Amino acid sequence: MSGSAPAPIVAVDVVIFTIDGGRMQTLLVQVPDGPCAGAWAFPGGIVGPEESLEEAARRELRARTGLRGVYLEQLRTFGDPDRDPQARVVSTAYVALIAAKTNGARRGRYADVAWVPVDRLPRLAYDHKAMARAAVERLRAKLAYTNIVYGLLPPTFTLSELQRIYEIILGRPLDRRNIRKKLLASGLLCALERQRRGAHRPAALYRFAHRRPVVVRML
Amino acid sequence: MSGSAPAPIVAVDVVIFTIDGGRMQTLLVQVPDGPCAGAWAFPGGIVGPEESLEEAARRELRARTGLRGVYLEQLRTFGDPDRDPQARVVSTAYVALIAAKTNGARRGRYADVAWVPVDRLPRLAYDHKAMARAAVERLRAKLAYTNIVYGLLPPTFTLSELQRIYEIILGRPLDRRNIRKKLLASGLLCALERQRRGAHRPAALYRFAHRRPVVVRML
DNA sequence: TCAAAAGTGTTGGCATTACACCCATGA
DNA sequence: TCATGGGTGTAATGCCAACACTTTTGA
Repeated sequence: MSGSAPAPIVAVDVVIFTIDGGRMQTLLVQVPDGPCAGAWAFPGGIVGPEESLEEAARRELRARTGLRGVYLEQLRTFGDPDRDPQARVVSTAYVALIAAKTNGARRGRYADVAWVPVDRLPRLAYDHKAMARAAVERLRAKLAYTNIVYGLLPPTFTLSELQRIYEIILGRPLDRRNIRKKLLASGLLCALERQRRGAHRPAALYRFAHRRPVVVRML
Repeated sequence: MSGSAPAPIVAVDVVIFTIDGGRMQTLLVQVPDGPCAGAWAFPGGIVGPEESLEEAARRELRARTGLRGVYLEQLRTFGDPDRDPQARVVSTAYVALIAAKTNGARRGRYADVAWVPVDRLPRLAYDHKAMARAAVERLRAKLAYTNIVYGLLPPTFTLSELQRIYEIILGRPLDRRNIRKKLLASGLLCALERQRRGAHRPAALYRFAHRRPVVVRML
């Protein structure tokens, strides 16, 4: 059992997505030490002895954003022996979705923290480039057959805002009338009394009937 | 970093599916020792210091079945602190698909090894019940939008055999004409010259154009 | 000749797409 | 009043599901 080779370190990394400024953004941190010091990476940390993987991911998420009760799902586990030059680290990646403006990126133990558009990612440490690809793919795919967009939206929103989020993530325009029909027919939305007043005609506000993941054909 | 708590053990488990006797079957082993000794579980093992997770899963698969070059994909990682009563074990589960009759279940370090229909699973050790559920769900879902059935079929097969596999896994009958149209139109199959002669009218034999995972709408 | 599986096309319904005009508001 | 985004219905198309009879073989 306990041979001479050191036991692998078990860690989690969290790819946190938000939509802001018309773009998909992720939270990156600067690796504080080791051979990769200064490089950008997704925030992560070692899993505590009494903690589940998801708990560790939520802890890290909370440390970076101050948020709890956020949508979080396991992506996959990266465990190649040489993925971290410093030690054998097996890391389970999670994807988290948060609404724009709810976040104030917190440095904590990191030198710096930044929201970066996913189409402008810098060179990333470890195998985090592959992690980023996998996370974006997963998000795109799951938008089509689940209601997880709710994670990216504030409690109330207009149909146009919802449509815009789909368009940003999928990278293509959607027909307003068609998507409204589908969304309203899905039964997942509740119309509110209130309206959002902006520079132009006010828009009806909606909320999600439940903020829990459901598999439903959305697109 | 290295506190007093022992580092978690990093392991893999493999859920091996095959279709035989008109049923989905999985390979189970009897846990050799520890508090769960005698209970059934999916075969698994500790990840070696120089091994990737997938390599460890392939090694285990080969040790149990003698097979290599098999379809294998990561399912997810199970890491609850109390999932194994004996030690903290973080285990990444894999799903493997093999063709019937290509396997001779090998005991190795286990007391016993058996192919068991997935709808007749005994009580399983650890959190392997959840693992089984997740594996079956994944397989069902992925059949619809990828060509991974090839993993369950021998090199050549008839369209009826292919249809039968879909029916067994999905648990519902499929229309012969409709599925033939889709399969032949998909361009994934090559018709062979040979025919399979059985008790009745001979059937045309086919093979897959490539035995690599491709995302294609199949159902 | 009979039983059992292989093989083959057409049709109707449903879902998806494409598309254009009027409305309400703030500036 | 004008610019901007909000709100709405219909028609054409393509996709999918339902459906029955003939063929070939071994027994």
